[in-house]
This record gives sequence, structure tokens and C-alpha cells, in this order.
Amino acid sequence: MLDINLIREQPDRVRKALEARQMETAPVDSVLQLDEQRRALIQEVEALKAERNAVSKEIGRIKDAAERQAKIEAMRQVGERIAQLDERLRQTEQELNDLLATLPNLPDPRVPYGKDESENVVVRVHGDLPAFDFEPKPHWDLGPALGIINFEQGVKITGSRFYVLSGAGARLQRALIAWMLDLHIRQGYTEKYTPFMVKGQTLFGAGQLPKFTDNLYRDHEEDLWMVPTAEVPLTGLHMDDILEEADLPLLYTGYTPCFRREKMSAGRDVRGIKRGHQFDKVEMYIYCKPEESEAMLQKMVGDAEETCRLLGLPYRVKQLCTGDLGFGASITYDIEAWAAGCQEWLEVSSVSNVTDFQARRANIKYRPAEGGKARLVHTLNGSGLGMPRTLIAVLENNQQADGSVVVPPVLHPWMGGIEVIRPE
RNA sequence: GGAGGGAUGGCCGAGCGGUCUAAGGCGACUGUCUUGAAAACAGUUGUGGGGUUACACCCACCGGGGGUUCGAAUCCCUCUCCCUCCGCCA
Repeated sequence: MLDINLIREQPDRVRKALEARQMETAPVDSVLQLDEQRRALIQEVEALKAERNAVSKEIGRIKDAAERQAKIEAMRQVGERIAQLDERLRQTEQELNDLLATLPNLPDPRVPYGKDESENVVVRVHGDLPAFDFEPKPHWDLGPALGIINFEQGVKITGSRFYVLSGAGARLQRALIAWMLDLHIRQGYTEKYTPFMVKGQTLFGAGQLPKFTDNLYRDHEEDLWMVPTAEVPLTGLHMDDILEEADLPLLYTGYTPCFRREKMSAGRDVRGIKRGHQFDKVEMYIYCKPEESEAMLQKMVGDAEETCRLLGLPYRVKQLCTGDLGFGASITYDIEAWAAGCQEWLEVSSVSNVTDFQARRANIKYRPAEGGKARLVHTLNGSGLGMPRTLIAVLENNQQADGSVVVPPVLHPWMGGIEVIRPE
């Protein structure tokens, strides 16, 4: 959510931001109008309330029955007027808030202008693409041949875009998750195990509702929603909190499965396990002071890159342009790992500085050490590496001519002695 | 799932229709005193909104929402959460 004061004082800045995101600017004018209407109503209704409070207090002291009755009658009328105005104010505020909730964060000035994902900028590339003296297979051939990915069973028990991992494949994914959590702990994050279902207010705070309602799964009779990313519960942990400056920054990491309807992307990436309705992810999340969020962004990008390097995955870092920037992000770096089989750079991580956008929605503040008013924190989030895609890259890049896959050494402690995955 | 009890400021806790502008205590902060500290004494001590150049001032908030009333922390309805007991259960 954007600061209403900012929109009021610098509407052109907000309009430019929306234009850069390839969005309409009309909502800004509606916001300004509703804001003005709101303040006019507040002044009118609060003057009446002040009068009613004062007179009601008098009534308690008045002895004369006739005078008392006259005042009560007068205040009854004032009360009716207040009720009318309060209702109009309530409607105006709701309209205003509903509209504000749909406005995205302002892009950082350094974010390159671009109309869509085709104009994202590669900022660096790390590692050489693996060379093969045979034709490397995509994971949708490699996995079933090894007996570690089963598409048919996933479809049988649930439907399209679901799959089952088996044996060493399931274990490899679990190893990746466990290893990543341990790595992030060494990088300074505190592990959190959170609920995988949250209430609507939590999703609103994280910026998922109301905009992404169609992409979420929910319980049909209760206000419980399956998390689309650990970012949601990790944002919710400090909803309505006032943190102490001395406790900042707070660095968290958490593993959750992620559930997404992906209705909008039906038909995209249907081959293999790259895009499903359920996937696992280890997330990094930071709450910090505004002045340190840029440094935290650099740290988090570095931590995600380290994950790729330790796994031996060639990767590139892309800066998203204004047209591709996510709803809550002010600046985002994507990390894409090379997958040799499908010959594709796969987005395995996305690291964003959300500035005060979620903090305002979720009401997360901190008290400066020297005292004074609580200020909004900044929040950042990034994937430690998203699961099926990291698994794809590991499998495809480490395959050998005989169809076996060499397990990256860092994962050995979790593999129970399996250093090479061979057909079963 | 059933029965009962509860939710008040940073914390404890009183208040159950009109000086509540929420008692009292604890904690914290400031000042006086002191070489310093403690003690004592005095004062300050929430959030959000409106308003103002800045003050002043005003409004709202006693778990959430709704209602009754001239007036609600206080009465009514409802929801959520916590506690106790019963049932069921991984």
C-alpha cells in the first residue's frame, strides 16, 4: 500500500510510476477525489460529535426537567445526522481503501524502464555452461527413465500439473531443502516453521489479496487459504507489531510448500515439472530499517547466488524492468539457473526490496532507539531457490551418457550414501 | 463437537450507564537531591485520524464487528482468541 500523503503531495510521481509499470493512471485521480471527500466528511462529523459529547455531559448535570428534555431532543437529532454522515464516511473510506489496495509499489528510480519481461536486463553471468559429448536429455525424459519422476501417478491422484517424486528423486529434493535451510542459517537467518494455511488478513498484509484472489486455493467454508509462498506467513509473523530498533534487522528463513492455481497461465510451460500447482520452496525474509534495506537487498541476492555456486549451477542475474516488476516490489533481481536438458534459463529465485509496501498493509513498525514515533519497517523477500526448478537444473546439468545423475557433493550428507542416481 | 469462565494502557489490576479527561500498583523516562548510584520527592509515560506554518484544539480506540441510549469500558447481539472440564482423535 502506498502512503496516502505521498499520493496527495506528489500525485505526478505516482502517475509516472504507474505508467512505467504499463498501468492506467486514472485511479490516482479517483484517490485524490475520495481523499478530499473523506476529509470534508471527517471535519463535518467530528464537529457534531464534539458538540454531542459536550452537551451530553451537560445533560448529566441539568436539574430542570424541561431544559433537560429539550437538550435530549436536540441531541437526538444531532445523533441522527451523525449516523448519516458516519455511514457516508464509512463508504467513502472503504472505496478509498479498496482503491489504494490495488495500487502497486513505486519502482526504485534505478529500475530500468521496460514494457515487459523481454526488456529485463542481465546484470551478470556466473559459471560456464556444462559441455556434453552426448545429447543431454530434458528432465521429462531423464526423470521417468531413472524412475524418480512419475507424471502419470500425479495426474491419477490429483490432476494435470501434478507429479510424484520417487526414491532417490524424492530424497534429492529433500536434501536440497534441508541443505538450503542449513546454508541460510549459516548466512545469518533464523529458521521458521510456519502454518501452510493463513487467514485472509495475512494475505492482504503480504499484498496477495485482493489482487491475486484467482491464483489462490482456499477452504470453501472457512477463511483459510493455502500459502502461495512462505513470504506470506513470514510477513504475517510481525503483523501489528512494533519492533525494537535493537532487534533489527530480523532475518528469517522458512520452508513451505507453495500452492498456486495458475489459472492465468494455463497452457504455459506444460511440459515437465517446471510449473505446477504445488511446489516446495525455501524462502529468505528480512525486516529492517529503511536506511539498511538496500544493503539487505545486496546481501540477499548474494546469499541466493551462493546457493547456486555451491550447487555448481551456472546462473545469471537479471534485473527486472518496470513493466515486469511484481506488485509489491520496488526493485527485483531474478536468478536464473541454466538447465542443460531443456536448454533454458530457469527462474530459480526472485529477490525483492518491498520497502514499506507490506509494512504499511500489515502494520509493522519499529521504535527508534532514541524514542519517538514508531516508523514503518522495510521488508525484503527472496527464494533461497525454488524447488522443482532447482531440482531440474541439478538433474539435467549433472547427467551422464548412461542416463545416471551425479549428486552435487554438498548434498551427500542427506543422500544416505547415494552419490550417483542410477536407473532402478 | 458439548458445558462453563475470561479478554481493560508497556505489564499487573480496579471500574459494570453521566467529573472515566480509565483508579491504584509495577516498569520506563525526565527533573530535584547526591561525588556517583540507590532511596525519596515531583513530573512525564499509548495508537490512529482531523486540524495548525507550528502550537492550540477536536475525533476515535477498554479483543473484533453490530445494536440500545442524549450519553457505553459499563447493557444487548454476534464473532475471534485464551483458560478449565467432557467427548473424539494423528
